Amino acid sequence: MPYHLGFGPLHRYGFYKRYGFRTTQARQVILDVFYNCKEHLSAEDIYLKIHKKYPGISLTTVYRTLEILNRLGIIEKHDFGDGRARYELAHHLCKKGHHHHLVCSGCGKVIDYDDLVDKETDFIKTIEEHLSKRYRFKITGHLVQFFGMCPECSKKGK
Amino acid sequence: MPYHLGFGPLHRYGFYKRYGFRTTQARQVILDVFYNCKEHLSAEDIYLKIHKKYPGISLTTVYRTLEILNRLGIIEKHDFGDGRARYELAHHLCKKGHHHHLVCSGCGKVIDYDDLVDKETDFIKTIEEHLSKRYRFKITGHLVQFFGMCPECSKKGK
DNA sequence: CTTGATGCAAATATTTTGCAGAGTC
DNA sequence: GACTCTGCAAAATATTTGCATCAAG
Repeated sequence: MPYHLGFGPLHRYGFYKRYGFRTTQARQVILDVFYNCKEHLSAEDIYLKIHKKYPGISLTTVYRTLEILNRLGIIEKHDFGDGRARYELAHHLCKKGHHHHLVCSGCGKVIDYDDLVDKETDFIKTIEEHLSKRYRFKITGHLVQFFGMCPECSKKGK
Repeated sequence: MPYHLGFGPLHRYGFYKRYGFRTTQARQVILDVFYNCKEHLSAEDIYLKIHKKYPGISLTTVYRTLEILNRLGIIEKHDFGDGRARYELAHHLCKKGHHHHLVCSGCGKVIDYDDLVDKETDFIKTIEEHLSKRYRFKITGHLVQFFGMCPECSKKGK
């Protein structure tokens, strides 16, 4: 089977067509950023990352694409309290696997921790089951963040 | 002991002076709102709530007061994903006690749940201890939210 | 009377939208 | 060729700031 028809990175764009969106260059490039980056990116981060190579892609398009990817569950939108939304590949697509966030209030640094995954998974499952029964919610997601001061910021007494 | 000198609601304003802020009418009124309200209020909500009775208090002052109260740990700032910050009395001052949030993605409704408190507290404590050791963070807080669709929105297929 | 608090207007910052032209299928 | 996607400019929204004035201590 020719390489370009095989399974691999190329297939990631299939999401767009499958849900009735057209597969444009901008949308491919933006999705690639997520597959090639482990950080939590804001809309502007993404715009700046691709702007040198693709000056034709505007910030507006970045926002519109992020909206689509978020609604399709391909990326997750986070708020770390710095006034701008940040995005990363959804955990089911992400090599990093399921993790939560530890945010430094001093410098804004975010650590993806996946320690005690079993305990976390168990906790989430138990609570989700309980809440969905008790309040008859169809639970679609959760957010667990811890925040505090990283060693560097603690020293500086920020 | 005369009532007005006894322990009670009057003492809540002591926070301001104790931390070097002046106790102004605006600051008293805004803090009262939190003691008299169980909802999660945005800056504008608060402004509108007090505006009829105190038309002299501006939205700017509301923002500035919220900043102070938040930094003193008297109120907690939350983001429920609707683009504006929302505030409520900190859990140690709040009759409602420690609770987390269940947010409906359809209509934005927020349920304060305090079911399974013991399990939650235990979970938080374990993770906090682990993270503070492993990453040498001084943990100051956490955020646990579940989101999904409430029964009404599920029906409407929003 | 000194210093901090406030209102107003204007600035910022992020995200959204209208519309005409370009690109995908 | 139909209909979607895009860039640009402008709007919308939330929050912050400069500054002259006012008020608490």
